[in-house]
Amino acid sequence: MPVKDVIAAQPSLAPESDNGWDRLLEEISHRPKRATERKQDRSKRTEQQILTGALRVFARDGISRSRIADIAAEAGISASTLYEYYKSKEDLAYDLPLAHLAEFFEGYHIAAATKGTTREKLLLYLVMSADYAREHAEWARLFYLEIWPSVFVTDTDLHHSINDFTRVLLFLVNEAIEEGWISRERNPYETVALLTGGINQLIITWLLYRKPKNLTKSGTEMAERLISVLEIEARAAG
Amino acid sequence: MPVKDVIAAQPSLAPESDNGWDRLLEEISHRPKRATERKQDRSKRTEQQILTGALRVFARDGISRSRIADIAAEAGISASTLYEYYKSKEDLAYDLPLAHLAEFFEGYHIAAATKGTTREKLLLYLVMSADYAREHAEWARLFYLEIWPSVFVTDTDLHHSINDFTRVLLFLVNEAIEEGWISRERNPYETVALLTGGINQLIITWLLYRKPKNLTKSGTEMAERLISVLEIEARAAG
DNA sequence: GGAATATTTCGAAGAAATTTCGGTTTGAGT
DNA sequence: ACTCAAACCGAAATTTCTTCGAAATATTCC
Repeated sequence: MPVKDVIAAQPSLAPESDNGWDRLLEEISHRPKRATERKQDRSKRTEQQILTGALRVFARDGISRSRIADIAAEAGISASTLYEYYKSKEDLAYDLPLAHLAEFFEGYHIAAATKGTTREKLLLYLVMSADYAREHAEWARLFYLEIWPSVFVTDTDLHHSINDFTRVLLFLVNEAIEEGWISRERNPYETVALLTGGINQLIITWLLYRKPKNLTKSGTEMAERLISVLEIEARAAG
Repeated sequence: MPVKDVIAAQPSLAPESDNGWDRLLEEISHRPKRATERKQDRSKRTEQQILTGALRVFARDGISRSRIADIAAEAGISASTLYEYYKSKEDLAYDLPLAHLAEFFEGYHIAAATKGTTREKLLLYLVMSADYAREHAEWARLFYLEIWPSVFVTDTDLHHSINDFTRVLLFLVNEAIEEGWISRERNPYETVALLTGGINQLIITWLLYRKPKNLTKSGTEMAERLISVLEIEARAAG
């Protein structure tokens, strides 16, 4: 497993670990987006219009109820033209989140650079996840409610990006264990599940019911609580 | 309240709080399943065969890729007959989890009766959730990966049953707050999100990757950890 | 600038799946 | 055995997805 190697490759001397961190973030914010590049400018515009329209329609109707014709209309093209860009509706749906994920990772990479400690980085990650969902609600609806849990995402580019989301957390959790403020007794994967689960559940509830009203505030609260709870746990155990 | 009293208490003589508990569990394990009752025996058998076949096909192919024809074939009937039972594929998919959910709640109701403390009840609930998913993996695949997160479950019978899942947790969390071992400082809904999220994330990961290998064991570990962490938090705060 | 070439677009036809409909079969009650 | 509603099915209609060949638009090269 690449993550373990990256993490293992650092004794007590510092620079190596930052290197691993940067390489991880670098890698995940630059996953190749599409195999085929569009040649003409008009085509690039069309591609963008498809993505925008599709996001709109998917978020409104859900993937399975959405009709290609509606998406095409929203993008101002004919349905058959859409097939020049994506080989099926499913293909389009699974490609859609990639750009946003990359954007999120990139934004996080920059923001995290100002944070010195692992704890701050972890907190930022959780808080930014919730906040990104709030800022891009249509995308989040598609991503958290339809795509993330989907069985069929395995063996796609998207699958890697979703795993990246976990990899970052795992990196930070392992570092925290190293630093001694997350319990060594606990399986790191379990800790990651706890963190991811807590934040995601909050996001999902917000997407479905717009409750809690202020997702940024609740996300921050939840994130701080999760981390502090892990700290207390480690102290109680150690 | 003393553990002995609770254990000794019979349902008919139960104190006020147990009454609320029993009524809640009673209510949620007896939500009306279908509006229309089938008249003939053969029809009841057919209905059962449709449900079994649909579960099989949905779990294998996912809802959107599943074909009515396949489900009908699996049930040994023609596609058009299926429409005598369900008005659409979606309708069928949303009806499917109901019976299992009721079964789970019923099983939990019985098992919880042997548990005296709120803490034990809560632990049991989380553990049983994970274990029920393991025992009914096809159902769980459909429920956790496709239906629960779906935007379109709102305004359906299923929606109530899903909410019930949270209501039980909320009841127990509030009781725990009353008893003083979950922090009063924290929003109960947030605590519920933390608990649900942690367990669900574990279940989802298992459904997708069969990791952790032993879901019962990991579920128990996670459940114990979640609860103990909340206890420590409350002690640290109080 | 204009012919040659490549890319992009679209309407119409083809495929695939869902859903409806009319009529036949089956079974419960008498 | 007869009656009638319930259950069932094949065929057709409908809806939506997808393919294809030709037309339109952009780019390249002389």
